[in-house]
Amino acid sequence: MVKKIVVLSKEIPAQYDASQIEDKWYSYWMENNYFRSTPDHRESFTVVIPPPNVTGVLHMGHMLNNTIQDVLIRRARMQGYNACWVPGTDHASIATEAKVVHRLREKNIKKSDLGRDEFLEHAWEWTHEHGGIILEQLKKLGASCDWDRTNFTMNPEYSESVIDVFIDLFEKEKIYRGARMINWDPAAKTALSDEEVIHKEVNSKLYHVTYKIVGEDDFVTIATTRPETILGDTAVCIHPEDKRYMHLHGKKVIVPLVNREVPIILDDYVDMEFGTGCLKVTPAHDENDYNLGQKHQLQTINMLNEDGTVSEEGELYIGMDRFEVRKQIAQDLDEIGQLAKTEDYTNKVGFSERTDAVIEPRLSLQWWVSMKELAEPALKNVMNDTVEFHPAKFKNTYRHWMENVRDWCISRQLWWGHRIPAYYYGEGENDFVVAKTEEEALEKAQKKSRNTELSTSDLRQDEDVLDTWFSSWLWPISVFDPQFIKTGKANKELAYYYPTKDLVTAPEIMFFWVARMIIAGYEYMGEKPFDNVYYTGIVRDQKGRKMSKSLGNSPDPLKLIKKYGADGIRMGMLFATPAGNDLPFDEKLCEQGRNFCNKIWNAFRFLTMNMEEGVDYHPTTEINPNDISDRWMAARIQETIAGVNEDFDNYKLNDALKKVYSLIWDDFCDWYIELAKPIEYGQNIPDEKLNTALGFFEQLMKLLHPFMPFISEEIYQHIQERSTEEALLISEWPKIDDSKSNEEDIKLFGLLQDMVSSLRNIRSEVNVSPKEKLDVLISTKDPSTSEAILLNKIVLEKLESIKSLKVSTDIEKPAVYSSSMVDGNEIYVPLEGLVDFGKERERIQKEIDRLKGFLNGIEKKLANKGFVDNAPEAVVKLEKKKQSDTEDSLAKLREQLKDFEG
RNA sequence: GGGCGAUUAGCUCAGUUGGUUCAGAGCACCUCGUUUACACCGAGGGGGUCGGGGGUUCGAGUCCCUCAUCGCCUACCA
Repeated sequence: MVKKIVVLSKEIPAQYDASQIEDKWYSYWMENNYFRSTPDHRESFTVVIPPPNVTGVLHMGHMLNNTIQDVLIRRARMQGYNACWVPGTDHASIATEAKVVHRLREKNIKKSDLGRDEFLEHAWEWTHEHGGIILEQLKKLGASCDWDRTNFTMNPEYSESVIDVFIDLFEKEKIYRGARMINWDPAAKTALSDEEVIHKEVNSKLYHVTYKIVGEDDFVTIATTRPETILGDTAVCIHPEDKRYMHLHGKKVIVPLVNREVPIILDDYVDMEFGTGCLKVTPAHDENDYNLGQKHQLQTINMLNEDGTVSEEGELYIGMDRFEVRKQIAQDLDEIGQLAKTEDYTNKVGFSERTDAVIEPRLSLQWWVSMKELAEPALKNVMNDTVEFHPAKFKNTYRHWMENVRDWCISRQLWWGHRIPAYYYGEGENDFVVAKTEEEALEKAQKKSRNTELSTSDLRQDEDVLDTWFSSWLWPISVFDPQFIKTGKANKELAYYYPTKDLVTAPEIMFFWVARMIIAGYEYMGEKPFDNVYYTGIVRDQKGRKMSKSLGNSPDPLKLIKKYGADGIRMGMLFATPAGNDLPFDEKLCEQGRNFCNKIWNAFRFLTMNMEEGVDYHPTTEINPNDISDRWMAARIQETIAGVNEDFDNYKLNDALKKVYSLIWDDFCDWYIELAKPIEYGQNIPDEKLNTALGFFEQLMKLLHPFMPFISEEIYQHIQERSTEEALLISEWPKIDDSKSNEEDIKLFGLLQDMVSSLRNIRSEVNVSPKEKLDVLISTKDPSTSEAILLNKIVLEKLESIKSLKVSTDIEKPAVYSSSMVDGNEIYVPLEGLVDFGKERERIQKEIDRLKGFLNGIEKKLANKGFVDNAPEAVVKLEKKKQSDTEDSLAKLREQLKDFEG
């Protein structure tokens, strides 16, 4: 146990030193195991972290995302839930492998020089070296994860569950192996899923190429954006009803340069309106062409190598890069007179999400998950809000995708990842088995091939690994029970923590991850993986660009923390981002957060400065029933608790924070503390009042804690002596106490506040120094208001420097005065020699004009038969009251105006 | 090409089923200010015909249509 260093003294520094205090409390929380969760009798509240790349470093997106998770989990913990936040990292197949390859290249080692095992050794080395740095960084942010549960998608147990799922789905015939057109990344030399391809609009050219008709002196013109694929052409296609080309039916054309004779085929797939209405067909390098090829039984020429250079099959330009060939072939076509024209053209081109290489559609044998059936429950249960999306607008995007879901390509031609548990024993398309171990595989292979002679040396395991998301879709299950897929029986942990409560993630990975977790949840648990999904926005710089490493426009989070404190940054980020909205990041936000820390700190410091030696102070919820400011503050706190709870229910964290911010800064600091100050200089706040103030402060710190955990804990620990185990982090979230709610007091205090503001306004307009004492006369609209003001006149006297105060319904106006109207009550301040009649007239006239306009609107409404007949009675009644109130005020103002005309 | 969403003060955003002073908040801005915490502060103040146009209604920031601009998703127009 850590000894808490908490000393109440007048030596507290005026500036709050965040970094020292934050480290202190984080260690304290850790050493007391306050983040640890184990199943017990309480209701669980589980959050699983979206696992960052194991070798990644913290960026602003993580900061935002994890702050939100921490806010949710901290509040839940205080509410008495068994809060469990599971941290961990993702092996991020492509990204990590790319980094390792890059690192090896720096040492002049090529991946291909190393064997698989040796390469993996390097990858693991890298992982152990850099792995988890990001998690350490999260601690600086205050993340209250149960670190004992730190997981990794390539841990042995976790990996086993991934393989188990593969085998299970294969056996259910939900996974199949097949040749299909896939997205090929020539930089990473691997297949990608559709989601890993980003379509971008690019300026390119549309080349019009002529193909000679065999045996005739005629030709057809074909438009293409990828002339290099001419090398792979095996047909030309026209619409069967295209009148322009009727004469070509059944003929052949010669592919330019390679001089191959290919047929002209007919298919209504062709759009007669586009280009020349004539299409070249390259079955190996375009999905549609592939379909045409299948349909018309065309030859397939695979004219590209893995790295995007032209293959032997291409015949020409062998070994040249596809983009070089594009330029060259255009030139060569031109030379032989077969390039009719070139025009500028914008089209969308697919880029690899990871390497940014231009994707080539390529025919290849890959592993697939058939998605249609699996997706059904996942679609239904989001649409019916069993899984709630915040904000709900993302349901639309989700539905659109899920309704058009396509099969998921899960094999990657990489080494870093979960190796596909398929074993080949022959050359035939179906000469393979899927099994967890080699022994099992052998057994299955012998059976399937009916060849008992087969030995393990005849088996070759598939070289490919699985898509990273094929492992992370199990995250909410496998972090608790990696055996579950195999046993089908949930252990105590999984049974207790699943389904999790909230998932906090970016909309960008809605399909990569969120949708697939929901799919896996229903497929394996028969239940949703989480109740709510909170979508964060993207953190952008001031030019609106996404913050990214490559642009170098992202501030270093750790430096920010050092400069503004984790609390400051948390507050700054949360303040500006409702769920689903992007965060236009600006250091100003952090400044605001830091300033808020300082404000809180100084408010607290001020209270301690009022403490006397030898007196025991205890925060109390007792209030002085005769003290309007006590009653008001207590009521405002109640109001805020209710509001904050509601905001949390609606996942409006920024609104909740704003309410707490305003309660602390505006209500508590600007009004409550100001009123608590004794009138006479040199005196301290009375002990009882101080205890009440401390009691309020404690409540405020509880409300603040989820958002700004460090400073709130620091003050909580200072506010009174605490036992070693006592911590704000595990204290009870404020409960609503109806006996303290009081709308009347809030209204009355509001009136007094408005009066104080009015007096200050008068001072400011007339230029009277705050030091100068004023005579104040208040003509109230009714006796009960007079009574209430007189009873609580201390508020006015303390906050405004007042010489004398008269309050009554029947006030004799002074000869010369400045005035103000507050809720139908008139305030007069006699200011002999100071009042500028012209200005005063102007002011009153302006107010009269405003009210006249207002009244005019009301009268119009009330004169409208349609309104009086149709509007609800209450609305009409209110309108009438507004009318009479406004008329009263106007009468008073007109009278005042007369006073200044004389 | 199709779909979804947005457009409110200089900036970031609230604004619940149309109806209380509904045109708001924070930041920024302007003026004044060192009064028992805090200038990382206090007091006061200015600022928007709610993207344009039309419509429904007694009444529209709120509902409908249309146009414009922006964003996101999606698609087999070479």
